[in-house]
Amino acid sequence: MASPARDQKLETLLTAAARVFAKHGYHQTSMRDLARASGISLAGVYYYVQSKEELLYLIQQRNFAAVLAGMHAALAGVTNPVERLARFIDNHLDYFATHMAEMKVLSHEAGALTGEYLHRVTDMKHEYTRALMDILAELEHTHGPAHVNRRVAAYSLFGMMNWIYNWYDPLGDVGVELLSQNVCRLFLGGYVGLPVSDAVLPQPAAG
Amino acid sequence: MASPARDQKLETLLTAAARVFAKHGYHQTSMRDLARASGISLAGVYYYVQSKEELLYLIQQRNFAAVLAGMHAALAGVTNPVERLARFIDNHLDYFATHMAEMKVLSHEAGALTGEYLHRVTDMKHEYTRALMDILAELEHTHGPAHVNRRVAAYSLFGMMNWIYNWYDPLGDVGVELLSQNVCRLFLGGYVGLPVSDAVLPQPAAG
DNA sequence: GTTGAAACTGAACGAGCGTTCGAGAACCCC
DNA sequence: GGGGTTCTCGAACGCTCGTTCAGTTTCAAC
Repeated sequence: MASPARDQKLETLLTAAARVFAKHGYHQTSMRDLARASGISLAGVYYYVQSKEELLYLIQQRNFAAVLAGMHAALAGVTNPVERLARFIDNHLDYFATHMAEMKVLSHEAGALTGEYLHRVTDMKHEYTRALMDILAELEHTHGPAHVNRRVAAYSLFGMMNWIYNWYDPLGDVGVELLSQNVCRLFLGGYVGLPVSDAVLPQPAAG
Repeated sequence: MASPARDQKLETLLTAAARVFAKHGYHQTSMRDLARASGISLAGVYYYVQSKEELLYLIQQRNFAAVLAGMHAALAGVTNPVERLARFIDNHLDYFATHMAEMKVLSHEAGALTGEYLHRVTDMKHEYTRALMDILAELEHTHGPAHVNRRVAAYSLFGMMNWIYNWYDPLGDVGVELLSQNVCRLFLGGYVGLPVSDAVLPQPAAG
């Protein structure tokens, strides 16, 4: 039921689907479009996936799980709150920049899931938000009171990071390292008034 | 062809449509849904509007025009770059918070327009982006070199501000003034390292 | 009370949608 | 090479979609 060959073909399907969803939107995309894009017949798609919504769920679930795993790896053993935040941001933006289509689908089609699918993805989002809020709390503890409401700060940071699918081109003249460094400075400078030197930022792709 | 009565009924239709679009998404919403929500028959909707896409365009165009007009009014006569930026942010968030449904449609359904409709809205966005970039340039001139790439900074700010439809509740315990002040501090602190005191921020609803 | 434009509507059209089904093709182990 | 599982697909089903159209109602002006 779950052979390696099957897994690989499902992966191909998910990648193609993410690309089309990202370009035209989930509801605008038909199963016939996905069949064409993945080289499988329309009915064949249903051998790998139970429904269109499950396809969307799998894209969101797998990529969010990867972001979460990357975050845990990047934070492991790091105790300095500033560096923890820098690694959190770096992991997020790095994954985003290397999986633009999938992450656009995750950010933009959040409201398209329903029922149990929605529930599971929402749970992951809560875990992720909680992780950031905890880092912010540590940060306040070591660097004095914040200049800004913690919740506003957290969602502002998510806004900065998740909005990039609207403008960022990974192949353009702004590299991922610069982007990550800039977002980190922007946030830290405003949140705890920290003038961030290069030294404090993590080595690129540290996790 | 354009009586006051007709104008008012169109306004009602647009308001109802924005509410439904914001809740369920543009493509997910049928013209039958809109007819039901606005109390007009399905065919009657087409007396006021040529197509579903024109309906979306009118919502986006009218509200973006209002944001632009508010911005010009808020900036008129203000020369201090810090205050200009503060007023820019305040105008944006104030309008967003008081027109959540319309602004969610503007932010989230940007990719649903095509052809000439898309072109016109895109032009307005360019004008708006240009206005922010100009303020940032002034800011660098008066407050020294920026800590962050200007383009990254501009889109990060838009990200912070436009993401709020994903989490912000205008009726919750975070008021618009606090939100606006917080975003302003967050951005200015990181962009030019300015510890923003309350005094420098504009009076609420100054424009 | 008649007229004509404006406002509105029930019913239908053709097209495309997500999904299903039965049957055939390909593959592997004996 | 026979048998069973895995994989693939053309064709169709029922449904909903955006839009149209011929017609009716509303109503102010004469």
